[in-house]
Amino acid sequence: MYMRSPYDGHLGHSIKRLYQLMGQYFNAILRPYGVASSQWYVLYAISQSPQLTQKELQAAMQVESATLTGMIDVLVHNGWVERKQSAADRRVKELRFTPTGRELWEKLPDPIIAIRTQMLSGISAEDEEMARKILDKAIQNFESIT
Amino acid sequence: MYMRSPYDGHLGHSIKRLYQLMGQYFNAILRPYGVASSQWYVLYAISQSPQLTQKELQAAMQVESATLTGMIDVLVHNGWVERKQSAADRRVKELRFTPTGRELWEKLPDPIIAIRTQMLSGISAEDEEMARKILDKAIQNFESIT
DNA sequence: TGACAATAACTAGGTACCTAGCTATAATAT
DNA sequence: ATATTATAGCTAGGTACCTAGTTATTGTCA
Repeated sequence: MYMRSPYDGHLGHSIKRLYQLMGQYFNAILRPYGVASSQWYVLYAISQSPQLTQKELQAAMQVESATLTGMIDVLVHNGWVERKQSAADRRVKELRFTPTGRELWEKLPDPIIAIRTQMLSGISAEDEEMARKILDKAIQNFESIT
Repeated sequence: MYMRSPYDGHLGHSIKRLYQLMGQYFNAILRPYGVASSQWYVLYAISQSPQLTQKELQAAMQVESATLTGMIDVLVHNGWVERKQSAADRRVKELRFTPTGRELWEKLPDPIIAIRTQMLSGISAEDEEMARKILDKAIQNFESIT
């Protein structure tokens, strides 16, 4: 009864599956804190850069502005992040922790370390590097279309 | 102004980015036909296996049953697919093309071929195989948790 | 300076996934 | 024969993305 997926045995199939599993693992780690994976990214970015603008965040996360709007809405609604109009350019919104948000951030585990430990076990640094180079070539093949 | 993502330089970062780009390319190919990427998978699976059940589809696509329910709802609503209770086991639903659905399917391009051509240009079959093996090891590392 | 282009963020609507918990049916095990 | 367990699919609600088009502001240049 097993049916082959059309991607089976192709690189794209493995990419898709691994992406899916990474996301699930990432979320499982953060679930006890009520934080979702992309929310973690945003909090991380804010922790790295005070007065972060949505434009900067968009460049860092490589998503569309519309995607960020909704994500940040949730963080604001949860009382973790403050969205403030920039004084210098009134189109721009700056993002900052609220006190609650900073407190939360300081309690959170680093899911990146956990995920790497889990997924790279039995894979050498050389193998990781090799795979990464091949994937980055594929990424370039797409990005060069624009 | 460039900010490093915490994933930068790690395999997970490349996986995520490539997954994103693959999906966008896949959808761009099918957009003229009004078909989305996962809808294409379902149509493909039906074309391969008459009287396909949702359970079988779930195994092939490796998603939760709840995910399929909604996807198939759309296909049924578009008039491409028929969902019929199985005579043998009344819990089971079987999926089939409607005449319109079959007609559509026969007109669709194969996005898998297109996507492979685009993303694998300049990557040898050996490199693809190597990368795939490493990723599949990572996939196993996650799947073995269960 | 006043029209026009560029930019930052937003709304609307859609896809593709998830978890948690439900219903209906079938299989099994006393 | 009945009680339990397992299975197939569903609902509800949430995250993480997208495209297309809008609004408000800023920058440019004729």
